[in-house]
Amino acid sequence: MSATLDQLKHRFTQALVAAFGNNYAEVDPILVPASNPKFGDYQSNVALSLSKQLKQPARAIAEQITDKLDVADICEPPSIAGPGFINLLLKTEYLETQLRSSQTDPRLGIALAKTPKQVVVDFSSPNIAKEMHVGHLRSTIIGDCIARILEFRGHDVLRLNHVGDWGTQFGMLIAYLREAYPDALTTANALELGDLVAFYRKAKQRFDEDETFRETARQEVVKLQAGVEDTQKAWRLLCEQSRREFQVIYDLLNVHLTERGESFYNPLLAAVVEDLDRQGLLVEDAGAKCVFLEGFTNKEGDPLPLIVQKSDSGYNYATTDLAALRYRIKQDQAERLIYITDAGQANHFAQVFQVARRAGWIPSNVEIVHVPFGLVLGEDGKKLKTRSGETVRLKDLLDEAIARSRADLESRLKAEDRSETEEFKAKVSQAVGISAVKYADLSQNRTSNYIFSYDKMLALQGNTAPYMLYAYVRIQGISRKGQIDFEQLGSEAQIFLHEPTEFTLAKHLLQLSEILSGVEQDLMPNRLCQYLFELSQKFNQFYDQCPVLQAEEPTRTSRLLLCDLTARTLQLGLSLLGISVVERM
RNA sequence: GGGCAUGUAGCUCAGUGGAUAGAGCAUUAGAUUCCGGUUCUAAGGGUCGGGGGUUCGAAUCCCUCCAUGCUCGCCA
Repeated sequence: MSATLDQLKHRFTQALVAAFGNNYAEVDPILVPASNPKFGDYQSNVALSLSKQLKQPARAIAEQITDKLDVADICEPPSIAGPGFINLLLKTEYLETQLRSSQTDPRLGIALAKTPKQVVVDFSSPNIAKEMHVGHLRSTIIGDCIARILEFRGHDVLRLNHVGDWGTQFGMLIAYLREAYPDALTTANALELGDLVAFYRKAKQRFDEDETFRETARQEVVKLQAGVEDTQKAWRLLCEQSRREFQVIYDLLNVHLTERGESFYNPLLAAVVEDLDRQGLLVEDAGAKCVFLEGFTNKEGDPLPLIVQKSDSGYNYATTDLAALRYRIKQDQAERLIYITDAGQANHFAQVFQVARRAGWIPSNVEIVHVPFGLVLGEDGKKLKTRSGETVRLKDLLDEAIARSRADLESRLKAEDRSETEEFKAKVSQAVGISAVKYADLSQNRTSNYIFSYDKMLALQGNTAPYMLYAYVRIQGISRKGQIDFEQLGSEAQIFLHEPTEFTLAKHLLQLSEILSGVEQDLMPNRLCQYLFELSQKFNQFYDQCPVLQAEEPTRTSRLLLCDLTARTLQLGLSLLGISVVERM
């Protein structure tokens, strides 16, 4: 259906040229979906914008355009409305043909990108030896969704987990590991550290209270960076333990990532500093090696530095990010680099990107973009915390969603006097609980903070995952009840549109393609959520108004085709959000 | 103090130059011999934070002020 919009734009361009000459070949026809269904399906606002330039009333311009406009195969005759809008209504036969061709296509008519790109999506990125907490939720969910959409469009996506597996805190952790688990380095068995957070806390405590320990920790950092085997082994143990814990959550969320931690770039850091020096960008200030930034100032109004080598000669995260950026462009051949982190890091990325740009490391064909998102707030409007005021562990948060979803399911089963197997209950409550969390996050404009509420996200009515899952389940209910195999409806079966709710549903079904190319560009998953919610609503309206199984042929088959296309569109759309459907719930 | 973001219905939020600003929740009033009513229909509810400006046209772009949040040289 983006084909439709593209076609119509092309026709408008031809009409503009025919009416006003070749100078108008590059004028944007300003063709957009109609602002109100009563105006039709699409509208062009180009006549209003040309009014001044052509020194003619907009309506007169609109008439000259429609005189030359040839869209008879797609639309009813265009009409001119108001001050000069050109309104287009799609022909019924055109809609019917388009629907049928989507319905027979496994990709539902969604084209692959014309020029597939090499894309890196950097997301999730927890820190080794710390637990994943609510702060990692959004990056993981949004990143996975964006990666899925780009993959579906045919791009080659590298999903990178830039884990925090390097840095000064490891000195402290390794020193404490030696102290508390002296056997760990000599026995072959996997180490059971237990609660890594408690481990981290104890290590920090030792570090804070004991000068000797601090010195040992510093030595361990040096040994780690120098590649001393014994220390490296301790480091690997810590990483493996963390990895196992992360994996539990990734499995639960069904998110796949390629781990490439900060340590990976360690051998490349020195070259970053050297190259910056060679290009004359490097300045030494108070013992630290910096690049002074344009457009960033401190309280006195002096330029702010980006420090790439500390006064103790260590490197920091800016250096790592610069090295990673170079590696992703040069070695990974990335043409689009996407960083999914909280909005608080906007400055940092703007600074790193500026330095990379000034160093000439970003070729003109490479797009590099920070995709920021806001905080997760509690229902009190403040940063989400547990009752005791601690950060919420991601595992706990997800388990709670599943538990609540299960309680809800069981009370419904009881009320309806249904009985289901334990397997069914476990599967459905997990699917619904996780979907609810993901959808609640993705459905909001990511740039703002959002308020986390189990009650709202798990509600069966409203803009929630359960509402959409239910719409899908209803369609499967039709298939079960009528013993219909949607795949066996026959190749010569046709769709006929008659009822208003059929038209509304049909037109919406054909808009997925436009939505997806929008999200591919602006990386705003909430637009896809909005689309799917409206689809569910429009299906429910159709379902309310139009009997399916009891309809006469050929209407019955036509409606079954609409149901099938709706179900598959929901399934596809939800899968791009990282949400799987259930057949019953 | 500087930078960035946010401010739209009672609440949670869509809407990044077009026609009368839209949803959901909540509230109120309706609909069901029928495919899962976990649904559908309708109503009330708005100085789009305030004020200027640009434009044929502004919630949207610019300026300014106010409020909130995040952030500001050796953590990531």
